[in-house]
Amino acid sequence: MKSPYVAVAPTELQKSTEELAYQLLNWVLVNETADGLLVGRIVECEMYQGPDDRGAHSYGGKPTDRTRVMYGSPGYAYVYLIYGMYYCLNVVTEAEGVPHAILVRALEPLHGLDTMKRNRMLKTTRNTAELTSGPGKLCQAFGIDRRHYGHPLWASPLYLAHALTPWPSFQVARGPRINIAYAGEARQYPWRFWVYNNPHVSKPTNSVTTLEQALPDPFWG
DNA sequence: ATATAGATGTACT
DNA sequence: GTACATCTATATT
Repeated sequence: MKSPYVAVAPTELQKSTEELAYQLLNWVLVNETADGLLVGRIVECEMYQGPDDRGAHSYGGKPTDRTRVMYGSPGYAYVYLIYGMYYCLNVVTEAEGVPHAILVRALEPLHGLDTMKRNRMLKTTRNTAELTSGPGKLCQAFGIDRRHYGHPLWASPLYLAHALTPWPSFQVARGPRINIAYAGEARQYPWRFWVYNNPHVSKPTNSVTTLEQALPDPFWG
């Protein structure tokens, strides 16, 4: 499948978890499927930093069948099943042995909206803002499931890529992560990042800890 | 607008 | 057995 998008280089995925979380908001997610090219701008993500982060699946530091990929090299997909029905996509970060990852929580759909709608099978048809405004929604829209577990996210068919042109300047909001009530102190860490005022964010009204101007993607010079 | 229940498979954080 | 990095359908302000 032909795609005008330039996949990121593996070396671009070797930044620290925090740097990469910021960087993701400059990038897009691409899936080259049999039903066409699916593309969305990443507008929301959360970082999980085991083994000390009580919110992380890697809390405690003991690899399991599910979490093993988090302990490997950066840039691979950690995909897991949640509530028996939905998948969530993470980008593994940091060197081997450091089980960090970034959960991709929302996208702004750019190409392949018709396929996304079909994949989502909504009874009540609503606006496109609901196509990929959540970690389970975006995986369903993009056809991401356990087959993508361990997939290198710089390679076809599923990869991170640079935008075709730089985004207009935007602000990055940071705040507490969603739905980790069990995580004790860690629940308040401002480890959620999103494009401020973007309509495709999953929980736009959640509290903002900091707001700052986005750094441009170094890719554009 | 907000609130609630229910679906469903896997890990036990 | 229980909790889960979720979402939808239905019901009520």
